[in-house]
Amino acid sequence: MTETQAKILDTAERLFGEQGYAATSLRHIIAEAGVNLAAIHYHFGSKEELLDQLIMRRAGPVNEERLALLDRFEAEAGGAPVPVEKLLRAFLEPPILRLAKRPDLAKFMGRMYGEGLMPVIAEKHFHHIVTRFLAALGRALPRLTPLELELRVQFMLGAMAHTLCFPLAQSTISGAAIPADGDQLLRELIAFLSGGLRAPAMRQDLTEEKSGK
Amino acid sequence: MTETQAKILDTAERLFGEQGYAATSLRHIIAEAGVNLAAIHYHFGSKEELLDQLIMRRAGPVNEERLALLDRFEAEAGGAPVPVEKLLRAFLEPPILRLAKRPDLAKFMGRMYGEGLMPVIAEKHFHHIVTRFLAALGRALPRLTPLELELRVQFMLGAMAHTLCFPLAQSTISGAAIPADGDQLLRELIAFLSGGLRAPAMRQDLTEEKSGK
DNA sequence: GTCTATACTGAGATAGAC
DNA sequence: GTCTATCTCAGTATAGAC
Repeated sequence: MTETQAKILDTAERLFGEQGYAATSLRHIIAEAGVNLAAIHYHFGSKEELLDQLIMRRAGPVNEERLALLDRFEAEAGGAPVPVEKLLRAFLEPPILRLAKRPDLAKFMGRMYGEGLMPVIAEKHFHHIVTRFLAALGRALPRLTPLELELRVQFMLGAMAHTLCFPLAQSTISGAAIPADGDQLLRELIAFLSGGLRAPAMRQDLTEEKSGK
Repeated sequence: MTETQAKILDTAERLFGEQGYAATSLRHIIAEAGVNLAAIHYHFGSKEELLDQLIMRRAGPVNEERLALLDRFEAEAGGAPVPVEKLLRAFLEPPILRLAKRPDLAKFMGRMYGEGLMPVIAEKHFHHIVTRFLAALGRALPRLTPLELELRVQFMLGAMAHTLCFPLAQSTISGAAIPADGDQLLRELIAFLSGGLRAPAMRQDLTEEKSGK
């Protein structure tokens, strides 16, 4: 990697975090990085591919650690299903502990989420991880139908994405600051999600006890 | 409201849903609506304020119905806390049943969420609703500390936002279509969220049963 | 192989005529 | 109220210098 590439990546990551992706022009990046406009397109092809490179160098180690934890827990279980709490920990601990120590990266992620770039990022960089955990969760929760499992994993991903990108930086409800304590957040998230994933299916109709409508 | 304003709003809502907010130029809107470019800025001020008007005319009735349901449940409870499931239903039923019947609006919301416009939209149009439900949930879940409650409501909002805007339109994991059955989705979401909200707090350290790190 | 200078297309916004 | 013409700035593409 040339010095020009490194300067572009570092400057872009900082400016995207500070101002957002859409609000940061390539001209602003090259001005602060001290490089030429066309250098971005020469090295990265486009603004979007530049973002991809940024995500990859941060998400890669996270996903490797997730799979390593999952491998370890599956080895320890020796063929039996890995408990839900351990699966959640393998999935959540690597990103949460990293982001708790790097508020700037949490803000960067929050910006990307807030600008709606997470879905496409997730598809590119996290889909294979989710697929692997979905299978493990299916073994841990055999009483759920495939549809119920898929829905609940969707709920889980929504809660996680929202949490990883936002509350670490700021609360969006009461305005009171949520302490950026990674360990506590991890415990709370695992408690909530395991409660939700294990909840009995509510297969009866809701309208039974209604007073009419 | 003039005919010009109505044509702009209807065309913009359709095009934003079909192509996304950022990808839809004002020039495209005025071409399909048969009005002049400057008319948008005259009537709405900017592209962003045009979006605000679109959100307001859809979110207004939803929020009114949420508060009406909450009022009814609180009256039925007669001073006692409203059960979590009923609070979740009051919060979730109005948007879910509407979006299940209007896939085009679900796609519009999904686009807005996917482009990261939901946080700013939520702050403007939904904050007072969340505050009211947060208080009611606090009464229903007295064993949670204020911080635990706030965190869990954040998890809930993440799961809900992700769900309302996405699975109604398409699955993002396995590729298998998730049936756009509003009643079933509502039941599953309430089951998951009530399980999560009621889950016992996990206040001990996670590392106890680790095999070392 | 790297990088610079410059031009191209299309976006949102605005001033002023009607 | 509405429209024409124009402004500024964005991302992108290319030609050519080192």
